[in-house]
Amino acid sequence: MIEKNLDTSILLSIYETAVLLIKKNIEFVSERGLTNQQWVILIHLAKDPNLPYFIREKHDKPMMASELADSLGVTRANITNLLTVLMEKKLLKQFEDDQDRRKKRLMLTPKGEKLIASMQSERLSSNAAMLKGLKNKEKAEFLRYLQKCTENVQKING
Amino acid sequence: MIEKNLDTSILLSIYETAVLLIKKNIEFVSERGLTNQQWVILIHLAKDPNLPYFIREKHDKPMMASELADSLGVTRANITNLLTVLMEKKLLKQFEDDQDRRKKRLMLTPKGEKLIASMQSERLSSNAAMLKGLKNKEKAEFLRYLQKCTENVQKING
DNA sequence: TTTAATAGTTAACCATATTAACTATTTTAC
DNA sequence: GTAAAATAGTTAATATGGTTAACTATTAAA
Repeated sequence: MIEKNLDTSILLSIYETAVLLIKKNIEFVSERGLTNQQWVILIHLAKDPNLPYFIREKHDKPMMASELADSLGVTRANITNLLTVLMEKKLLKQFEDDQDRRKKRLMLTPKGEKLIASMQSERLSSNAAMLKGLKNKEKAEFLRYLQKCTENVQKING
Repeated sequence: MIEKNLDTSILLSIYETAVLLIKKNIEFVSERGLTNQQWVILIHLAKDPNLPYFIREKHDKPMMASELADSLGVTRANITNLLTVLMEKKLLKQFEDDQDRRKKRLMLTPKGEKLIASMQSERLSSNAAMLKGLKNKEKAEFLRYLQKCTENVQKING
């Protein structure tokens, strides 16, 4: 007999909420011909300051594939495939780093910039709707709790 | 230029946290020869009262495949495949509903019960570690915020 | 200056889930 | 009461999304 436990309820709830959010986002981005992962890459290249990866560490130079792999939690090989598709769509381009010739830097094309910009207002209103009923102070706490949890998990994983 | 926005930061943080939690859980359950989805089915059949599905609605009768599909957010066909594997592993069994012969009810075998019971103490301590540093009152708020968010998303999706 | 690490790519493959068509049964609507 | 629709589950084919392992090229470390 499994007992009621607050920690467990929270973690299962994070899991369920994320499943729903991803489903909702797939609907949103597929209307623009994107997969969820493609879209996540594009908002990284658009330097969305709300991404946990950018909240944790400031980032000056254009991103590399390996940094995307790190932020998305997938392999570099997978990123290569995703980037290939996005370059075929002319949404981003790669250029070589002049300091280190192993590295390739990524940036949005004007077409990519426009696409992301055109999605932004619907994205914002949709996001607001998902957090409707929470006060600003509560939202700030919510974010802090999530960040604490992420930090704990990362600490455990080493 | 994408601006800082609290709603967006929260939703991206939920997404990232869930990715990390799932990775952590895959490690945990794969040591017992389970996939993440197989394990989620097993805790449903073990009637884990921390599952959002059970928090929302009381459940008396043994579960059906279609209810699992609903709770997990996947198709019934997918559940059929997952159940086949779990029955091959002798972790659960199916029996026909005597009221409605379309339905099949699911329950853990003694082996399935034992497996889940044997995982419970490590699961609890791992969950506690992931929420370390939050007070009980904060955890209660955290859960409420997540539930509010889930409710909003479900309302939007219809 | 050899060795190890980093960055990226490619090809083969695997896991997971979906769609569509099907059977069986029960419910709804006329 | 019966025809039509809905529900539950299964199957086969397929799509998707990702991984692993082997490779090249380049740079950093010993």
